[in-house]
Amino acid sequence: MTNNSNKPVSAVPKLEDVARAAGVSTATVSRCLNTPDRVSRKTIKRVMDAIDSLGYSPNYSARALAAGRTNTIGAIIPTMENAIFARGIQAFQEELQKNGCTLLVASSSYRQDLEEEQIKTLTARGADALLLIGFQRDPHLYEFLEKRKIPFVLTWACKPSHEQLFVGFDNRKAMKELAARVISLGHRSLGCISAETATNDRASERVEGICAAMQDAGLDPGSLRIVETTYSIENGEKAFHQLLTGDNAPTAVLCGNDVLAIGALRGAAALNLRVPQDVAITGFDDIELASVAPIPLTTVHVPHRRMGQLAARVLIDALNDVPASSVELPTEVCLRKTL
Amino acid sequence: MTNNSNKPVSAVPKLEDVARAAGVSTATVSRCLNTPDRVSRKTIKRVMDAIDSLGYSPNYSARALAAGRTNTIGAIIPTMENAIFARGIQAFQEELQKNGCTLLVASSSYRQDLEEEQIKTLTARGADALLLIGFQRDPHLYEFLEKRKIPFVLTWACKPSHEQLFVGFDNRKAMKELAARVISLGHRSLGCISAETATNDRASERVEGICAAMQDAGLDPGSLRIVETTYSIENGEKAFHQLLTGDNAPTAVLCGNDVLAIGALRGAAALNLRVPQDVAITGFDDIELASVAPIPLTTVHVPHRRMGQLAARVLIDALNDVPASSVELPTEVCLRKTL
DNA sequence: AACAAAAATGTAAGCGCTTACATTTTTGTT
DNA sequence: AACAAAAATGTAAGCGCTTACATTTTTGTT
Repeated sequence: MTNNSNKPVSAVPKLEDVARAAGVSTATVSRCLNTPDRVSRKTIKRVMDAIDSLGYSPNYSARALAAGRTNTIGAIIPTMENAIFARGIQAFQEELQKNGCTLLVASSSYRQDLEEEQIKTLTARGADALLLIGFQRDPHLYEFLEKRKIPFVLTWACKPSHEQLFVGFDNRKAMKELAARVISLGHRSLGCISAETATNDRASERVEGICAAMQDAGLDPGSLRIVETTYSIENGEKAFHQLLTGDNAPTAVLCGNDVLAIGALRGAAALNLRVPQDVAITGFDDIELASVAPIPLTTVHVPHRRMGQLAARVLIDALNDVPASSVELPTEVCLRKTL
Repeated sequence: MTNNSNKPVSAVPKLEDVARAAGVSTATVSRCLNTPDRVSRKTIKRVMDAIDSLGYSPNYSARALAAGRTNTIGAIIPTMENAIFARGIQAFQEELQKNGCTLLVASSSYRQDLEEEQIKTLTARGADALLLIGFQRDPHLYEFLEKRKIPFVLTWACKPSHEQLFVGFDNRKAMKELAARVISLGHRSLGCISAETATNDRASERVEGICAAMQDAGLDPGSLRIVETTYSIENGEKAFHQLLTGDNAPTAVLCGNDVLAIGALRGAAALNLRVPQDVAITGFDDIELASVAPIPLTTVHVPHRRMGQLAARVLIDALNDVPASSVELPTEVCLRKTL
């Protein structure tokens, strides 16, 4: 056979080339790479020298196909533009890297249909395991993952009663604690700016937390004025304006996250309202923006980095058949100047 | 052969199962998936029905091995925690997704040795192409990528004279324009807080830009006081303190990015200095933080999203042998309140 | 020194696709 | 209706690894 393809003369070396150069079988080269303790020192040295001099590096597609494992883990998040996800995913990726795994990323833009598509895509691409945000999704997706035996971890939320593996925090409890604080300061008329609750369980749990705190304080949860919007400073400002210029404006506005709260803060300035004297504002997440805002934001601190790191560990354990268990991370109310 | 492995009875269906169910050859199924215009309508329908009813999805490792293409593109960035990279990468990923490609992410923590390792890892994992930040790296890495014929695009910087493909902006020019503005306002004593310039060409080009503006204005570039640190609000604050409490403190401090500038702003507050009356401060990047800072930050706007999107397109073109060309994106000085 | 057990190595099949080439079927032209 | 060209389909090799099983070599014991 002549050089039939347009393959360059100095083609990428493969395992077979290493084997030939080192004078061993391909099996031995493979073992040097994967289970070196089953190869003699002398052979390892010879093989490693051959690898170095040829500049060999294994083809992971072939490896994945043969071994049935890609050492690749997928993460599907709403968007990397939200600092909390960027942070958590950065920590997740660092931890994976330490364990020889690579991260595959996809984003769903907070849309369930896109998330489903991504789950299918990433598993087809051979993701050994998956990081997902929240619990809320079509049950058949859980069946799909279980049938395929693909471990997954749910993050940014927690449901101790469910059997699914999670590394998260209790959105309801965290927000309830903050709301109780707000109420204890005398606020009776509450408003809330939230992300769309229908498809975002973190958002709906936070709203529930507010209602629970009102209930406990003898206030009617039905009196909570809620505006739903999507996460952005601008939308936060608009929603705030809507809330404060309507009938009996609230004296405190609890926001679903810090970005919305920053928008609310801007809205207050536009309406010439003093914060917190005229209106109290709170956030959620404790991103960098929060402490740097014109008026440092009262918010809930969430350990995003730690969550990402632990999620990686849990997944790696699961892949190595080490029994992994869910973890609920603590959150903390951060009192600053807007309450 | 009995059911020798511990493989479940309902194993994941493969292409062969689809072929059998549809009564066609495996080649035809493959063609339905990859080049449907070479298959008759009737057959496509039959095959698609089989795919649906079996819940088949192709194994990408096998596909990649057979086709010699993974449809996976790698990005190696310093860190996702910096909003500018998170933004750019989000746009990059969205554009890839539209074109059927998946994103593989690795981070280098601003370290060249780690970046090199990641380049090796991602290419071994079969990344068809790579997005890299800046131009500065060991030349043998460029040789490596060229030898392997892996297209790559350099971003967040530009060097029209070089042959390498880039989608970026001129850091030097952008910063020079801002510095000229600062000088035109009467500032003669300048300070600068920069990232480490030795291994970060974006940082060193920005410093060069300041020097060039000073030169043009008849100021001695040697008089520029420079503090190098790593990107964080806290380090920005420290560096600012160091600059302002030293001998002949500058009247204007140009920061290498917005995060450092926010730190400087905080440092000014701590020293009871009014901004801009006592000291002017500028940033770079125009991240969300900039306009929301206690005193809205004068900075340089960089089109991060557009950069990410165009980088994806350029890479996809290169992969399809469409001749792709570099693009220099414009930046814009954003005058707000700190100058 | 002889032997059994353990360690190291080799042989070759198989992972699930794609695609060059061969063959069959359909379409269009006269 | 007969034929050539075009379209559709099939056959089977091959992508670059891993790993079960077989064989050879080394180690340790008496």
